[in-house]
Amino acid sequence: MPPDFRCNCPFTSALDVVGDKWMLVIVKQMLIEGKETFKDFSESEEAIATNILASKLKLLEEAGIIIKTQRPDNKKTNLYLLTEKGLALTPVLVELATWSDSYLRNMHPTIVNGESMKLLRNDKAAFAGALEKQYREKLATTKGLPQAGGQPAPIHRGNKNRSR
Amino acid sequence: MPPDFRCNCPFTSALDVVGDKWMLVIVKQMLIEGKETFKDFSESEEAIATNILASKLKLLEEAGIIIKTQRPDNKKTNLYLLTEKGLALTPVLVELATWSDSYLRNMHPTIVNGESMKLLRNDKAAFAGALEKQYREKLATTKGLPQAGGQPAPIHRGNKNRSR
DNA sequence: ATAATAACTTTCATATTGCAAGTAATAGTT
DNA sequence: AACTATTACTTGCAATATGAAAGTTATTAT
Repeated sequence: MPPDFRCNCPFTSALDVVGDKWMLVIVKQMLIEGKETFKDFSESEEAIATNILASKLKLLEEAGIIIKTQRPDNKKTNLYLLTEKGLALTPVLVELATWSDSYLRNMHPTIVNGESMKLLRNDKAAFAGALEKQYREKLATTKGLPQAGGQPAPIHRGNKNRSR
Repeated sequence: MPPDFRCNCPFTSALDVVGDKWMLVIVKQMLIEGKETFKDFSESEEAIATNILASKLKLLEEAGIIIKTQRPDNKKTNLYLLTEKGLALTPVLVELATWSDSYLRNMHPTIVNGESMKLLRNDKAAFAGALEKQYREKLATTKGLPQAGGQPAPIHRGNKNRSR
């Protein structure tokens, strides 16, 4: 069932959909770590319980953030893929990581600090754009999908928000 | 007590701190709606229960996102104010609102759609910058505070991430 | 035919959220 | 000074969500 919204605030409404402990973590695993099957998610570092995973995947699908599909030659393994709506969460994730990088290291010194963090620091928009591009390419090579996507990307009328 | 982190992922770690139903809503109320007292928060549209509010304010303070203080002439009313660490969540909020604006209206048609949404669509970075500036000005005129702030703003080495 | 695997579901324990009411310490009013 | 209102909580308890562990079903691999 769809979430019930606390009010008409756009900030709060986004959190009504993805503002919990797991929703954005799963989106991250798909976008950044290339995970796409139930098993992939359940074996992740974050160690989500399988019952929670099942319920969150259902919510993500109901929210139109992911779609559940299969490869034509395999009836056993389900594939979960981001829709445009899901991909559009990339900038949120990028800002969260940026915040962690700048403000969480003192309370959590072992946060990863590799090469990709440098790219992130240097140009957030480019980083987000690269992630989205990479995911779209993956989608393009994932055969036999009912031409994934759901709602198409919106047309932005603004002039300063272009990705590149 | 500090949150325990699920792993070393910067995305997940941010969610370990602010990834729940209320933390970012409270930050939003402070930043956007100018709320600063326990009463302000408890009377908000989102209708947070007072026991939850008390626990979340404590967590936000422990995380260094807000500070609890008072006006020198009033011992009754506590003031909760954003630190630099808290203010640095502005871009996350802005991206969440942008996502709502683009992708949530079909399932939640009454999301507010006023003049400020146009500003947001037109230039997200400017919108975020304006919010931060406005809040800093408010801080400057809030008398008798133990020179709020906590951790100072970090120095960014990147060249594409400047706010203006 | 048998074993292994993927994707769940079920059960039960624990933790979090939420409602409603209650309390303590100011601050304002008469 | 006494009374009232206000602010900031806390407490008790019910409802919901999360989590660990084991079990089930349908494929796929051997």
